[in-house]
Amino acid sequence: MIITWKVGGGLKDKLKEYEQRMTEANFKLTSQRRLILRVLLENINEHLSAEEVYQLVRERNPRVGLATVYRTLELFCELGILHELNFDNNCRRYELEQGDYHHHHLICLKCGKIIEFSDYILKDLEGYIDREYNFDVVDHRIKFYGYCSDCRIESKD
Amino acid sequence: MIITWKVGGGLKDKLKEYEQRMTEANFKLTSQRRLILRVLLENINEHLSAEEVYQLVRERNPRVGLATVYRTLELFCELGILHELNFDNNCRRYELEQGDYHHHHLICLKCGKIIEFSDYILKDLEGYIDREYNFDVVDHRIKFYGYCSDCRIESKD
DNA sequence: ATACGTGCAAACTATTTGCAGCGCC
DNA sequence: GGCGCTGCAAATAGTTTGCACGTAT
Repeated sequence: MIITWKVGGGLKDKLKEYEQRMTEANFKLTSQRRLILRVLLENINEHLSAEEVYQLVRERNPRVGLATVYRTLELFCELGILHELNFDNNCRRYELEQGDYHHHHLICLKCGKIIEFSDYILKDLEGYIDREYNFDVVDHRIKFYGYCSDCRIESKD
Repeated sequence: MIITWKVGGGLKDKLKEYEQRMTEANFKLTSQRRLILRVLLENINEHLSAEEVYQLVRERNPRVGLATVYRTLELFCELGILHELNFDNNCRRYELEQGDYHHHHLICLKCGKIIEFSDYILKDLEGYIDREYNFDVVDHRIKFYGYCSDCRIESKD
């Protein structure tokens, strides 16, 4: 499998934007961090784990260490560039912050497929929680479990 | 701290109900499983981790092994007695199935407090997902992140 | 030049597994 | 009495950390 260094037009802008956020926060722009960011951008529709990011990074530069990947992912989370996802597996997955693109996940109990689901309906609910629980909601995550279109017809075991 | 073996009236019934579910599924009702179930019932409002269950179990019977706790929690999940929760920590937490009592969690970003939040509003959303994504929702989990009543006034750092 | 960042290996934490013996049905 | 269950210890998986060296600013 050959992977080029090409990044589509929109991605290049995003790359710059994220890199700017890093320098503004006084973090150094090392080749490792750029590479990890690039891998995340090129797989923006995936929900990669640390190990998966590591593998993709190593295809480009085998000298990068796993610890660096972990440290960088943690840094990106602190900068708000990345979001940590806790599906029910044993590992954390990550997805890039994508501005206004709010979405949640539909998780198939049979094949494990994860489908993104955009919503705006939940804003009402947040107002209700504020009034009822005096809880200031700043973010939410929803996971729906069930059977996707491929699996719902077959037996659910 | 003294912990008695007393279980409130309603809890005794629940204990029986859960134990019945185990025997019906042809699993043996060992003293370890009863004890773990009892601990879960007595802490029904907590979201205990495996390690916490283990500690509570050992106060009653120090001979129970950690592996047994893990195996039993897994068994209870399979039987539908328990639900596994993935908060953003590094460990899984568990809560007893409580029939119709559907609820989700409000997670305070400052103090980590977890508040339960019951909802019926989301049923509408499930119908929408079925129609729009052809996805058969059988369960859902929502997590709202924000600041609880104690923390929202203070600075959010 | 000098903090900050990195690679490596070792440590750590949560969880799982293999196996000999114990105990519920 | 047999097979499932248990305790122990060792194995595993994911992640974190200490340290000497490297490098972006």
